Amino acid sequence: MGINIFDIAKEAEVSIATVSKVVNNTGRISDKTRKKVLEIIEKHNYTPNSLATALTGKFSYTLGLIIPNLANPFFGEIAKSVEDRARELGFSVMICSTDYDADREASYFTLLQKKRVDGVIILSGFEDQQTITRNLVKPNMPVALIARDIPTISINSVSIDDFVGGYEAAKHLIGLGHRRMGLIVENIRCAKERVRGFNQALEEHDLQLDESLVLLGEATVPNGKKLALQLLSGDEPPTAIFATNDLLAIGTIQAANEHGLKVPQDVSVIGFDNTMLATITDPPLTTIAQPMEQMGRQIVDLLVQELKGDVTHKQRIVLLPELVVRKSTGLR
Amino acid sequence: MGINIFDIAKEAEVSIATVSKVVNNTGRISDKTRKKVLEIIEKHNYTPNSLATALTGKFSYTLGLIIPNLANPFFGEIAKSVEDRARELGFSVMICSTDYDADREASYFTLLQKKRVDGVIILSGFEDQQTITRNLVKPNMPVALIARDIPTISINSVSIDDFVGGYEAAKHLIGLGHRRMGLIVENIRCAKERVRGFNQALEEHDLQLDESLVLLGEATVPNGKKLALQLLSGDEPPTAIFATNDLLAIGTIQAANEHGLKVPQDVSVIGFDNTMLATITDPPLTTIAQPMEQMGRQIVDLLVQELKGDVTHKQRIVLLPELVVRKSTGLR
DNA sequence: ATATTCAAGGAAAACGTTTAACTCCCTTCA
DNA sequence: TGAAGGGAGTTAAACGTTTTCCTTGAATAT
Repeated sequence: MGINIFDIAKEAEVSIATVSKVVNNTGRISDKTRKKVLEIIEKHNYTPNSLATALTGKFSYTLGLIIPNLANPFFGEIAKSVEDRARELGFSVMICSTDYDADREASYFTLLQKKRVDGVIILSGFEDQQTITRNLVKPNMPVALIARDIPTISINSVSIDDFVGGYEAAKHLIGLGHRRMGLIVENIRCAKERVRGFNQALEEHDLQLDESLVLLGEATVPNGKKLALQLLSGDEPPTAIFATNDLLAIGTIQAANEHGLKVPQDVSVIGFDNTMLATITDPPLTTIAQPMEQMGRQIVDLLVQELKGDVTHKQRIVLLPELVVRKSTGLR
Repeated sequence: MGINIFDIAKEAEVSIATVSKVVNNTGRISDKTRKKVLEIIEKHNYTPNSLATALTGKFSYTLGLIIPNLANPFFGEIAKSVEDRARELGFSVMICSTDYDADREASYFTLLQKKRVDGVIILSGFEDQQTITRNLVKPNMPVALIARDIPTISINSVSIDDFVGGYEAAKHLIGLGHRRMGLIVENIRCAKERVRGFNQALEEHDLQLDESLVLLGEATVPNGKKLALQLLSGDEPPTAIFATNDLLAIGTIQAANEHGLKVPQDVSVIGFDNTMLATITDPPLTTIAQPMEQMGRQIVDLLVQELKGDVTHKQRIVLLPELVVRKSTGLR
């Protein structure tokens, strides 16, 4: 179909080896020949077929990114930073959105293997991260984890200290005088870590979580609203609610409004992630910030290091989340 | 590195052609041989190298998507739907986020050609859509446009009728009794179409736009806020503001709040896009909805049809936007 | 004048598939 | 008994590169 190296070689009256050398700036080619070849390349708008290049060479210069849902701003920001950094390093990214479907997550992994990507970054949507654990038994390709972690296996990862995140959230609320808190928790391991951290802070202040105020569910705004409504209509409602991500927190604010409660006067709400959403709610959301951009960049660096063989030891990078105080939390 | 078809063939004591036929379910192979081959494939976890497959075959089964910024929910939703539909049709997607950088947009186009994607979907971030117009002079690959349109060239596209969108927005505001309106306009062609439509409705009601109330700028929340503040602090501020996308509209709501004005009592705000953001602002945003999911799916269908040679005539599909009334607009 | 070195470029193998054409060999049928 | 037919599998070319030797001819050194 398209023009290929033979066509160029023929028209320039040189061998394909010469063309290849001109294109890649390798070998020794006289200025005259180089110029002639370049002219013809220009004329036909020739670009080497990377499929063929990848087939001969060691790398395809393509990375895979498996992520639950691109339409979710948290994942979108991660995807963007991964793509940006990959590009800086000369890699393209094949992005795969699983829609929280475990089969799809697994089949994407296989697909990416077929496509001979040089490595895969996974942000699993599942508690047990099935894809990874299943596939890491016989990993024929570098894999790295972002924003999630599996403590038991040796794998490059960049994530945050979820425990500290939860701890900070609780500390903030306790500092504001809250004693009775509700939790809305996404059903994944890292969210549970956040709850553990939250509990730790509570214990240090001789407080105890009322287990009936801990609700689990899927991370969407409507679901956050539903669960928060449940929390707020109880006999003894909490004065503050910690939601393990911004979407749930936003649902919580909506629930409060609907229930006739003012945020933060009647009930404080604190989220997790610090996506752009946190800045546009009313009131703007106090939340625990994850460094999404940094995570994306660092995991790409780690993965590329690994696949280039630069580094022997795998790394587990743990970034620290930070409290961002806005207007959704206030004094008891 | 990995295991290949030769290894399988050798261990199964058959030729590589046989292995290939087993894998692809082509040709005639006895059940016995098939079973043996499959066993060995299973044992070694063999998957054919798609680079090689793509090299021999007609397709790479990969599409490219060039888009301004994945972190923006509008683009995220589009990217998701494109990816979803592509997957259903057996294609992977290479997503390229240009960050509104014209050079990057162009270089991504070249990159995708090199990678031998079967086709490219472009959502250009630029007024003149440089990449496309420049590259469509000699297009060696199917290209399709989403959410943007170039009236002068023959190319598959799915977009909305921006004129009607603007018209609907104006009609809504006029119906609520507004007579003096401000506009915050993104600097791209489609946004200007929206303004044209807006004007049309105005004219039909013998109203005229005060040109001093039409402000242009980049589509971000902070910028929307800045421009809206400008609008609202004028001598004779508008009673309603039409922003050509949700981000700008959200900035406008923030500006109103900051300026001590209530939305919608003191000033009405209407946006464009209907991203998830519109549901989480306070008040929830009245906006003109674009069918992002449908656009994504349809453009993939069109592109795949084109590259498979199913259809001869290119299509320009124009979807109609719809007014979604929420709480940010009210009676004058 | 001959040997040595070096710059410039070419030949061919390798990467991992698919596929058209072909070869066997076993049935079937007249 | 021999021809025809068809099932099962093989051979080899093709896809478009990169890269490792080679070859050639000219310049330089002795």
